[in-house]
Amino acid sequence: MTIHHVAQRARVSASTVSRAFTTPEMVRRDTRERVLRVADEVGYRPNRAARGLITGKTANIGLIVPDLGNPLFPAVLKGAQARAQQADHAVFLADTDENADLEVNLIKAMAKQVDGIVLCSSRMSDKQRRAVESLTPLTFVYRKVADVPIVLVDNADGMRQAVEHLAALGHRRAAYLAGPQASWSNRERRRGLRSASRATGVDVIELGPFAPRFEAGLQAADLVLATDVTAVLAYNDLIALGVLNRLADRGVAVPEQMSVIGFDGIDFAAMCTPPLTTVLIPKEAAGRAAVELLLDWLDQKSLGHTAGAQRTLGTQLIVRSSTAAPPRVSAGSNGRAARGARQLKGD
Amino acid sequence: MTIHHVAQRARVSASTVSRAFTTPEMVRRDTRERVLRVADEVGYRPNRAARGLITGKTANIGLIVPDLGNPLFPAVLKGAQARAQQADHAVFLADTDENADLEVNLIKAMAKQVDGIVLCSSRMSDKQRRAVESLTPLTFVYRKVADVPIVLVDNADGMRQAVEHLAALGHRRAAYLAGPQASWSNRERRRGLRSASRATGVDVIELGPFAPRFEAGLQAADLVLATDVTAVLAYNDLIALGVLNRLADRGVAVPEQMSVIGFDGIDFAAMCTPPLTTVLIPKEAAGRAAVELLLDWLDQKSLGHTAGAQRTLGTQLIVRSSTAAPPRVSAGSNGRAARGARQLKGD
DNA sequence: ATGAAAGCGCTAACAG
DNA sequence: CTGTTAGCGCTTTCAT
Repeated sequence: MTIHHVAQRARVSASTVSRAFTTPEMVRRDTRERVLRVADEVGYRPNRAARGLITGKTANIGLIVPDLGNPLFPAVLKGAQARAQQADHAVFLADTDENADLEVNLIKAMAKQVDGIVLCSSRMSDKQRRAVESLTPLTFVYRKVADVPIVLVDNADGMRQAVEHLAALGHRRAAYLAGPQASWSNRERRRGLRSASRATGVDVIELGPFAPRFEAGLQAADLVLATDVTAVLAYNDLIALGVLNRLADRGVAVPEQMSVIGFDGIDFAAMCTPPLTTVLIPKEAAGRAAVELLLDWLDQKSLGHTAGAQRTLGTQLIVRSSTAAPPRVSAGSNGRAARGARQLKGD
Repeated sequence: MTIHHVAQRARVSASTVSRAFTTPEMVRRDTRERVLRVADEVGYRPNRAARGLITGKTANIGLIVPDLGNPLFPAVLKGAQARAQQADHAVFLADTDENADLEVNLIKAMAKQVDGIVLCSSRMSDKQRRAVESLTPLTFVYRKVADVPIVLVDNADGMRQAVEHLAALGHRRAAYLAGPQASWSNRERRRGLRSASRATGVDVIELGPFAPRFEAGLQAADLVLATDVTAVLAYNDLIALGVLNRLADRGVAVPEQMSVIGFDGIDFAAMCTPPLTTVLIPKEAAGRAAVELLLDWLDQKSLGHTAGAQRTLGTQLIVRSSTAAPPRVSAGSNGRAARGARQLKGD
C-alpha cells in the first residue's frame, strides 16, 4: 500500500495524504478525516525508509552491547527499547562479542540507518571512537567520555555503602575481588573502596584482577580463604555467586563464617541461597536515560546546540542474608597468611 | 557521502559505482578497483534504505520477544543476532511486555522496514496472527503454527529424560509444577510427563498452573510439602529456583529430603546452591535456526517456493546435585494430604 | 563495459 | 487549504 493508493481512493493528492499524517493541522478537518479513514481501511502506513530518505531522520536508534550473555545488558536493553518505543522509534540491536573492531564496523554499518547509537560499556579505544564519532551521534552508557552524552553510575558511592555496612556489622578486614583493569567501573569501585576504607577503618586487601564471570569467583574463593578476612566484596554479582558456590563446596558457611557482597543487582542475586547482598546499579533506568539523552541531543542539535550532557545514576545497597556480623575470634587466633594480597590503602 | 561523490572522483557514472558494489563481475577490473578504492578513501557505504526502496529488500530482520527480563530470550536473541550479522543483515528488536495487541502493532510498524520477522513465544491468537501474516514473512520460535517456518524444541523428550532419571534414582512419586495453560511448551511438557509416568511407573501429581516466575516457585514449594512426593519437576528453572529457595527457608534439605528438577537450562541453574538439575533447551541454536529458516524461505520465495519448514531441536537433561535417591521411609509413614493436587494420569 | 534516464515512496518548496 | 514539481540515494532497464 503506497501513499498514491490512498490519495486516489480519498480523491486528494499524495501531498495531502502526507500532510494528514505529518502535519494534520494543515489539512481541513473533513479532508483529514476522510484521508485517515481510507488509510486505515486499506491498512496504509507511511514507509519510514522512504520518508527518511528525504527528511534525513530515520526514527531508528542503534544499540550496541558487548555481550548479551551478560545479564546486565538485556536489562539495559529493555529500558532503552521501552523508551525508544515510547518515542515511536525502533531499535537496531547488535552484539560485539567484546570485540572493539567489530564494534567499530557495526557502527559504520548502522550509521546510515539510524539517528544515533547508544553504546553500552564500549570497548573502543579513544582513537577508534574518534574515527567513528562523526558518522552519527553517539551516546555512552557505563563509560566516561568527554563532550558527548553519557550515562554513568555512582560506583564509588555504592562501595561506600557496602563498606559502611560491613563496618557497622563489626567487620575489620575484607577482601576486594577486582574486575578488569581496563574497566572504568572497576576503577571507580576501587576508588570508592579506598576512601570508605579510610573513613571506616575497615582494612581492605585486593585480589585479582578477575574476569567478570562466575568461574573466576570459584577461583577467587580459595584465594580469599587463604587470607584472614571475614568479608568479601566482589567486582560484580557473577563473581560473588562463584564465591558463594565455592564456599559452599568447601563447607564454609555464609554468612556465619564469611560475608559476601556483590555489585550489580542482577535478579538472581535474590534467588540464590543464601540471597546475595549486593549493590544495585540501575540498568533499565540507564537504558532509558541513554535513549532520552540521545533524543534530546538530536532535538537540540537541530537548534544548533552542541551538547555533552552527563547523567549519573545512584546505586543502592540491598542487604540480604549473605552478610552478618563476623565470627568472634579470640585475639590473634587467625594465622592464615594473606599471600598474594596487597593492601589497598597504600595503592 | 553519496554515490555521486564517488562517481565523480572515480570519473565514472553512478551506475558503474553501483555495479561495482552489487555486480562486480559486470565492471572491468581496473575500473572496479579504482571505484572501490575511491569509495574506501572517502568512506562511502551504500545507503541501505535507499537501496531497499528500489530492490524491495531491506537486509533487515525483525525479532520480537515477550520479555527481555526472562533470561531465555536474550539467549535466543544472541543466536539470532549472530546469525543475522553473519548474513550481513541487521536486526530490529522489540519487546512486547507479554502483550499480544502490542505484538500485533509492532509487527505492523516493523513490516515495511524488514524482510521478515522472527517471533519468540508469540502470544498472538490465531486470529491475530492471520491478520498480520500477509504483511511480512513470519517465523515462529517455541510455538507451533501450521504452514510457516517454525523452530520447536523436543519438550516431551526432555520430560522423559527427567522422569527416567528420577525413576532410576528410585523415586516413586513426584509433583509437576505446571506453567501457563495457554503455553504450547507447557502442553508438550505435560504430554511427555504423562507418557513417561506410564512407562516408568512414577506417579506424577500436578500442581498449578503457576506463572513462570521465581515468586511462583516460592508459593509452589509449600504446596509441594503438603504432599508426599519426593521429587519436584518444575515447568521452568525460574520456578524451580523459587522452590529451592523456599525449601531452604523451611529447612528442607535438597536433595536429601527433596529432589528438584527445572526446565530451560538458564546459566544460573548451574550457579545456585545446590546447582539445579535441569532439562536444557537450545536457545542460541533456536535463534540461529529461526533466522536461517527465515533467510532460506526468503531465498526460495523469490524462486516461487512456498515453504513451511519445521525444525525441532533436541533437549538434554543436565544432572546436578539437586537430585538424589529419595529418603527411605518406613511404609506408610507419610500421612500428609495432597490437597488440591490431581493425578496427572487420569487427566 | 559503461552511461542516461526512469522511478522506488515519500516530503518539501512553491504556486495557486 | 491543496495540487504540482522536484528530488532524497540508489538500482535498473535500455541504449550505446
